[in-house]
Amino acid sequence: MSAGAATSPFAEDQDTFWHTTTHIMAQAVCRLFPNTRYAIGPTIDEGFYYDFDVVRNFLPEDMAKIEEEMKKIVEENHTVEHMSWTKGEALEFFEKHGQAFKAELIRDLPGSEVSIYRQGEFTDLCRGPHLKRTGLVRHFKLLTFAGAYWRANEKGPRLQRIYGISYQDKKNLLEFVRRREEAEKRDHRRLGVELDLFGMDETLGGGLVLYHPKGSAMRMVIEDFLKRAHRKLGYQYIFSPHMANANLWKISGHYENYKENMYFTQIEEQEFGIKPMNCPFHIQVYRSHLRSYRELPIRYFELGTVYRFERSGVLHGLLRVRGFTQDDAHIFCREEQLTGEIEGVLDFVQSVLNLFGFSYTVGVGTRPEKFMGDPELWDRATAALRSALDAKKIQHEIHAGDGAFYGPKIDVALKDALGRSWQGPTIQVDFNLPQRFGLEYVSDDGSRKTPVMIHRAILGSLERFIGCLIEHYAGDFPVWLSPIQVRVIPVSAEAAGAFPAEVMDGLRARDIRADVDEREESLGKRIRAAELEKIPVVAVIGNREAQARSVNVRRRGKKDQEVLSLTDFVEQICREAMVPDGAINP
RNA sequence: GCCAACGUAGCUCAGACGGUAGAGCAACGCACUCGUAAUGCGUAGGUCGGCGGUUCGAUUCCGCCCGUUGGCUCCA
Repeated sequence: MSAGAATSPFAEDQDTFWHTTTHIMAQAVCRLFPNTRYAIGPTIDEGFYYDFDVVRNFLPEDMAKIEEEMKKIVEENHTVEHMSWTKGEALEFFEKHGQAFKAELIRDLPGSEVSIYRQGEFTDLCRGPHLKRTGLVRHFKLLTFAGAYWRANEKGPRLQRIYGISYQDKKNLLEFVRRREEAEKRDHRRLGVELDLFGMDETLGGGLVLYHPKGSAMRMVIEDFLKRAHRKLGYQYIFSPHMANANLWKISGHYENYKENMYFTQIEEQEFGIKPMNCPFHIQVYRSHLRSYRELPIRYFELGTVYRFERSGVLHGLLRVRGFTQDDAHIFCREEQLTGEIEGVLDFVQSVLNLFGFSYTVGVGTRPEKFMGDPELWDRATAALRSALDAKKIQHEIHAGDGAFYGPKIDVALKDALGRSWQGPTIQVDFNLPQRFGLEYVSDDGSRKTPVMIHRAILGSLERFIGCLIEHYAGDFPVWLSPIQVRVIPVSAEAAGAFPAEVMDGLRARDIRADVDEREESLGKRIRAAELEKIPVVAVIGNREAQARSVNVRRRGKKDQEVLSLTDFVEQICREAMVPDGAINP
């Protein structure tokens, strides 16, 4: 909502513009579909939507009809009138017109009066502000329609939502459309196929990822980077199995609180659950012997592959899958170490995201409806998270009820090409699982105490992170991440002789991912193929280079070339291929 | 899971009132031996997502299922 809303019922900022456009859309829908009940029509980050209950489902061709009707309403140039009605008046009006949703909203509003806007025959309950006339809306476009639920309740009435966008200038609308098209080209699902990084196979089932060799190469680079960074920061690497007896999940509370997201199987009359999280395993490692306060904090790290049942409709490329690998760690510490540990994790998260150049937003998820443990412990855990964020001066929102069932969390959201947010890094404070598992350490006075646990992931899931990474770089990965770092192309087999193979072997000996394209195709065609594969460095070798033991280096997207001696070239590439983890300070 | 749309060759897409399907790119083969984003010619490749139903006959019509896409709900 704009800041001007409180002072004037009319304004002209972007938000107001969208808001009036959505009213025009609702008016058009009401004209075309008699007895439409309109629900809510807010503005969003980019554009607006309105939810309707209409006799029949919208069809794709309805979109154009609604746009046509909207154009008429704009041409009719209705004055937008602002009124203040008593709740009684408003209720009577909307009930008389069969607008049950509006009546329900009015009943739930505080105060005795409600704000009403009217344009022509269309009257809506609305806080405003609005444009003064419908004629001020010029360039708009309806984007998509989709199902929605009244008041986000999936058991409640199903509504139909139409999304749209509008601008004062046609230029801006065209720019918006162009940006969306650009974003589609960066879509990781599209690039995943084009660059042969990964695949999903219908035969395997939805939400299960197959990494092809090139995607695997990237993943290994990231895994190696993570392992090194964690070692540097005092984490110990561990491994745990993919499933465990249901008893483990009963102790951890997953059986009670997370069962609907888990896969179970029966073996020799014993029930087993495939792991949706790694924490109970790490806890069992902690429990393997008695701990002293001197040992704490203990930090266990694992690239743990977990499986969670996700409803079929929510799966989305790599960004939402059913099997994924977390860069997961659990820190066991004394309560007084908690804030310091959280701050350390925050530093870790920030340095990694900065390394990749991601922008992100931070939220704190508080106690959900389905939770376990003592609310007082929840408050202490939440306070610890917030004070660490404050100490680091990290701006954050509160996401009420978004915590895990065992504790509150800091969630860091990354954005995909279309601006949608995806949760990546997460830091969760947990007083509950240590209690449930009876974890202890011997404190300096000899007494037994319960440690506190931090669950945390730096990237979140490798699948999701790689998906975001593909979109972030639009497939133009820096040399250190590129699946193929150097492609060697002989101008012709005879002219170059054995030298291209020597160059490739030299690079491979230095751990550079290099290959050679010695197909009997034109040079132009092979250069083009390398460009389409988004290979960052192409080394062309003809007889000039072969004789001088040099390479002609062409960089991705650049036409001009550079001739380097083989040794200089290898040194240069090795420098660029180094994983830039210097940023991770111990 | 819900609402809607979609599923034709590895990829991008044509196509037919219901009579078992094509194009470009990729792949493969032959010729060309080539200096920085597509050399030419040729070959092969499809249970038209799966299963049922209607029909003399279904890839086309109907139903169910699977998968995908955009949202909703839910979440890394």
